[in-house]
Amino acid sequence: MNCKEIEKKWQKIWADGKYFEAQNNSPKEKYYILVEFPYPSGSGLHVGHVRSYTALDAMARLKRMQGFNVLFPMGWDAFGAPAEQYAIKNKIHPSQAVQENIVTFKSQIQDLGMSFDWSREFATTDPEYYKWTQWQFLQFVKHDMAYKAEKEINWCPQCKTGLSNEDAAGGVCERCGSKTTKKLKSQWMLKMRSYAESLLDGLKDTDFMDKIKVAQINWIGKSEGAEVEFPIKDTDDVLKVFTTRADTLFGVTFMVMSPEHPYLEKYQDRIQNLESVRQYQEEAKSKTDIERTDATKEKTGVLIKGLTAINPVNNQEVPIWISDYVLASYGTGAIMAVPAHDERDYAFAKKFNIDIIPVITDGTNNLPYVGDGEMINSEFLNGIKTKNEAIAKMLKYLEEKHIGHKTINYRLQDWIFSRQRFWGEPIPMIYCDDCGWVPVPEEELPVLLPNVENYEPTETGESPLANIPEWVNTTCPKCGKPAKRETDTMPNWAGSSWYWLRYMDAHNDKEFVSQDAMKYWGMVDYYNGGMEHATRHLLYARFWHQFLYNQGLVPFKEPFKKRVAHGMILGENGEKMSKSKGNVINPDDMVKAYGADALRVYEMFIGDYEHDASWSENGLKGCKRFLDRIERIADKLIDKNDINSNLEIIFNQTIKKVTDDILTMNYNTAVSALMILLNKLDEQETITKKEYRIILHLLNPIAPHITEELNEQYNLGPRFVESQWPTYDSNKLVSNEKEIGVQVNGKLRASIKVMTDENEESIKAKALQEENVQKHLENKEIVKIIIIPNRIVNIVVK
RNA sequence: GCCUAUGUGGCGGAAUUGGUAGACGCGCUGGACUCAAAAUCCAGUGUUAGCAAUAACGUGUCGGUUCGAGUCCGACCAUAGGCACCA
Repeated sequence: MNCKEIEKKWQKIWADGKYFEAQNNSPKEKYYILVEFPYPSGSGLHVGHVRSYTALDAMARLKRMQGFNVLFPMGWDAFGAPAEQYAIKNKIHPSQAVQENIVTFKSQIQDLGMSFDWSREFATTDPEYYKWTQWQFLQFVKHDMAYKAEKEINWCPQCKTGLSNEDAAGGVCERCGSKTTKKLKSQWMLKMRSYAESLLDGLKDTDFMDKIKVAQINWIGKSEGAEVEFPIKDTDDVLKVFTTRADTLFGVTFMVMSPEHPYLEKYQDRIQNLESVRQYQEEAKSKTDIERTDATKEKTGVLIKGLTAINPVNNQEVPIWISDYVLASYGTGAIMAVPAHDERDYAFAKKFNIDIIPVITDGTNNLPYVGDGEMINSEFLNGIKTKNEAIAKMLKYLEEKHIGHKTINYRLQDWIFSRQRFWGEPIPMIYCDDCGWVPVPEEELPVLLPNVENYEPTETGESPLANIPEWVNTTCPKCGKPAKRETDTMPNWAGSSWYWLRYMDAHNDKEFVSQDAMKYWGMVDYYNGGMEHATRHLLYARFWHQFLYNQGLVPFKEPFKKRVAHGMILGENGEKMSKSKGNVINPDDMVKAYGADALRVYEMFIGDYEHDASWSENGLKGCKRFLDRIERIADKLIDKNDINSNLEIIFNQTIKKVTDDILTMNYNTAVSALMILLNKLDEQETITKKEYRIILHLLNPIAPHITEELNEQYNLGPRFVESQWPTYDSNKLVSNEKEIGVQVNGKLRASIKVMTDENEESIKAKALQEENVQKHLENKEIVKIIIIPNRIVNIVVK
């Protein structure tokens, strides 16, 4: 069989017949299957894409045959740095490079026979799409969810751009890998932190994989504790601190402010050693996040002379230090230090010879950092035996005296939404000297990216757009005076924060999606993507969606019902595929050599879908062999249209197994079940048309071309794309005769054939008759005989 | 350090949720076809002993529960991923 020819043939039939175009407002039940849309990079499709696309494609094809109206769309996440880099180098507009890459990607995907609904295709870089991304940004502005802040941001000196905490995780630029530094810059921010609780809470409405939920929960980093106010001596101010251990307040022997704490400015006149404090601040600033947050490094700090705090529970004076182990971005940017019961405070106290007062004892001389013990040196807490009780009592005291209160902190930060890049959605805001920041009127959207020749970032770190006066200079929509456009663009995450909604109504030019379409399609039923997006993309998308929900713009709170993540495909040597390691497999080559169907079957058979798997060309050859045997077995075809009675059970079992396995993403065992069925058919002298059609039908979601072709060639029935998925008879899943094991004292000694409904006496007799069983019963006394119907017999002897 | 996974032949991986461990595929060995090779087909393939029947051992390690443990419980080891000076 000429794979290439028949693949092209069927791909054309499917496209011409519009078989995969989902209908809005269909009376059928809907099912929405989504795979993350790719960034169309210059290096083309990866075999990893083939794995996840095939998996969800098989599910989509099966669901359609079960009568669902399936939405299975595809598009392009096409803003991003690589296209911009390419543009800088080659002096062409990034949209041109993107366009070329999309053409390549699309044809590669189509060569694999994916059943995407191409009628809904779009790219995030299409003005018709980013118009609505901008419009939604304006909704954030309108509802006071966006603000501009002069903030110290993560700065990549290489890319000359600000980065979100997410993009600069670990103090390293995600894009280029260089060390990031800090820079003050006025940035658009989205108030994501205010959604922290809602994002946690919303997880209840989803069915994400556990590890994804856990990753999100960790990222949000909820921590319950108390805010306590320490008055600063001889001022009206208080130093606020956050603590989860209010029970240890009597053990406070010093306070620590982060180097960025505002009091260091406010009270600079009172600080007697201002010079050394300033010097310490400078040092902290020049350190990268990695250097600053290295928990193993020795503690550093400077005592602030002239500022003293007062412990509100016992009115004792407490010295204040400045140290970079306290982070400005978490809690209040200052802490109360209890060296007796906190390892970090302990290390600091030891280094600078500060008092250590134990307030919890476990009866030994050790200092318990966590866990319970009896309270000591703590006045009204003394004698309390558990931490929870002591915290509760202290909280009550703090609230009564108005010196503190219960509070919750989140690690999650607001979303830095500005990027100093060209190739992103322009932020639709205009700055007027008189009116301040004014949104671009909605009817003027989209704010288009201009056509220019130079995409170099500016030396000052402004976006390349700042170099284009005719674009920057405009008039204020409010007062009409000359004004300037915002030159920053949106982050790459913006376009992917609502794209699944657009698929529901991709060509709407009146609104971002019609309410009717959203009501019909509802939540995404199955959303597949990489584990690397378990926190960032998935949190941004859920935040964005929840915001739209709160404005009444979408009819449901959570966007995705189920989220699954595929494992990576590693090189043949078990390492991640990369050009430098020379272990990259190009899917095109594999399609050419073995056909699209063989590649699809192989990638489903390669192992557990969620786990990484190493590529093996021999494994692929094995799957090709399997398909060849499927084709060759037609030699045994006879013109009968029933199922041989001795095959009824295995056919029913296989229908059930393949159906269940594809819908629960156990593709490897679905393929193996089909291989078992084929082996069984191969043992037969002849096979009937019906039998042949069923095995082809079951294989069709995974290997769609060859199965359609053979079905047509042997005239077995209508096209699978027009057929109902086979069903099984649940009364015919087990045969009435079964072979079960016979154990003596738990060790297998024989096996016997029994009927499913055979009575225990008869089974017992059969078991005892076995020669090898008898041998092991010699000179032993039978204590009891355990019979588990259709499973096992175990004879217990002494 | 904390959290979450995972650990089964030479390899990728199965195992009806406590019931015949190693399905299926790869690889390997032997055979058939062929002048030969490829392709294909047949047989074998956890380890050790044995011609064999069979026996002992065997799911990271050590212990436990049970008639019976890959599966449950406890402790530990290893690998991968996430978080991490988060107060």
